[in-house]
Amino acid sequence: MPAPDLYRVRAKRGQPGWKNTAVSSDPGAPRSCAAQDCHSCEVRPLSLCGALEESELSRLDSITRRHHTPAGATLVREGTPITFAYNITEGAVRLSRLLQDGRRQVMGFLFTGDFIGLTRRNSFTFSAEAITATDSCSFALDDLEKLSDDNPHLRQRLYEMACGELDAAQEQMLLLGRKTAQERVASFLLDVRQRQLRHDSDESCITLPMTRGDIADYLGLTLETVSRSFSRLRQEQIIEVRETYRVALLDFTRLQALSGSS
Amino acid sequence: MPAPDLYRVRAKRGQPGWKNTAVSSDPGAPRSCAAQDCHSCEVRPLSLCGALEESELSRLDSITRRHHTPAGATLVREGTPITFAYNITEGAVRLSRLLQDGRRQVMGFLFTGDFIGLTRRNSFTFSAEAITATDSCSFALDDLEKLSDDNPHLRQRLYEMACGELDAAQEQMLLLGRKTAQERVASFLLDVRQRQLRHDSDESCITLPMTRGDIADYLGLTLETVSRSFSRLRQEQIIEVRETYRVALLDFTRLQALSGSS
DNA sequence: CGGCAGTTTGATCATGTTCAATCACAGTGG
DNA sequence: CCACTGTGATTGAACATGATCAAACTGCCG
Repeated sequence: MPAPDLYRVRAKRGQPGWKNTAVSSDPGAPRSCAAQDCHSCEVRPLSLCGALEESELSRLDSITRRHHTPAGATLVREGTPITFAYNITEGAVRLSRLLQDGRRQVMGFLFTGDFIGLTRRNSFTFSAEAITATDSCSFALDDLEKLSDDNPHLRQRLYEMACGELDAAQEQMLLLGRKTAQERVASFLLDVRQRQLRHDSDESCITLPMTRGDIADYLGLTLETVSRSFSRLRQEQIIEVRETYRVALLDFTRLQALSGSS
Repeated sequence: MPAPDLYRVRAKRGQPGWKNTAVSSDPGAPRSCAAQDCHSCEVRPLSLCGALEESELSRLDSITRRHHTPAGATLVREGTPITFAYNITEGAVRLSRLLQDGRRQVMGFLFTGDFIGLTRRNSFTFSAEAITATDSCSFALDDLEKLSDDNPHLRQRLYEMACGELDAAQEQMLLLGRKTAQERVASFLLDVRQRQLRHDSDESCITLPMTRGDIADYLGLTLETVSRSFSRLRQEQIIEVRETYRVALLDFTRLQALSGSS
């Protein structure tokens, strides 16, 4: 049984065609800067702040480093030891994992507020790459550990985040194991909408900063199949592809029916 | 686009062919008994005890109820409100989820020490059914919440369990999204071995209490494809099927190569 | 022995992959 | 201004993996 030639990644794009963000000059490692020095990115790690008293926030600030990662650059690389956790404060990130022969599984997409570091492993099992220009906060795991030893609410918050991720992962297992291509794409669109409703106002129009190939590797399909599914949904007036990266959900009810979810 | 007729569950077995346990008379709801009354099942919820001081163990005992569930019976039913968490102390349990048309995804198999209840949802998204006769402990979520408010180590333990589950779920997403049938089966056998090494002594012989159909629904395949994969592995002298539910891993190296994992 | 539940094996079929050509759009330079 | 290029998206045709349909087999229990 030789390893099959399926799903081979055909083109590694450093810079996806996402143009309405200021394009950075060097897509290298994330630029880091001490919290007190960084005037361009002052957003706090929202998903952790909620768990802390006002008096503890300064302590969180003191262990926080802020980063800016240009589109296409890598935040963390698969296989490297985990010393920091990350919190995305702005932008879109792709978590992906490679098989030796190049097959890729995208484990998820992160947006504002999402967290990297909920794991028991001591090396990253996935790479995290910026899809758009991304701002993030990082914390040394040791520091975060000490802080959450003193703050039950922070530990509680981390626990809740892990459980939430677990719920999402199980939803994805159902999708990958038992849904058809059409159902996967419909579920994906509804899921993205659900997540963007939290932050954005626009009811029916969603933003897809990732490429069709990224979506395919997330849904366990090929980019051709994803494209064909989009086309079918377009033909049936269920969605409208305004720009490649902007999709309007016209017929919400039928989309839900197509998604196969209860 | 009518829902396709793929993957339809053909036979719902109440009682899988697992005979070397005492067969219970009534495969109904789990029989529960207060901790102090139950002489037949005195095992403690191992995965939680480790996090508690000796002095707190009695408090854990006081909120613990013990259950015995005969093979084929249901511990928790998909869609019911979550009021209890469960810890398996003996036996094997299948977590599964249904799509409206009967397609089934098995989310995982639980053995001694495994835990149910790491979720943020307030209804179960899956059913838990006993594959073999099963002993379990349950705790009211309120009680567990109170107990872990006072015990940082318990909350830490719950967090670690959630992160561990998350790592496993991501591994499964890679399997379901990008591995071939042969790779899925090989990965599954290696995974079961890994888990059974913790408790059992036998190095190379693993126990598969679940049916081929269960395995298929766990791996996103059909039972026929699973059976064919087993047959191929047998022909190539990589495994030996001693009984249907007992498999020896003869050529560990080649099995690992076939699993596609790095 | 027959019946039942689960497994194995074979033949045919379909979904989604692979290979390949074309399209769309933006950036670049003559 | 317009060819030229590059990246990603779309569409078509042929193909393959795994699903479906069907039959035979195994072990167990009454």
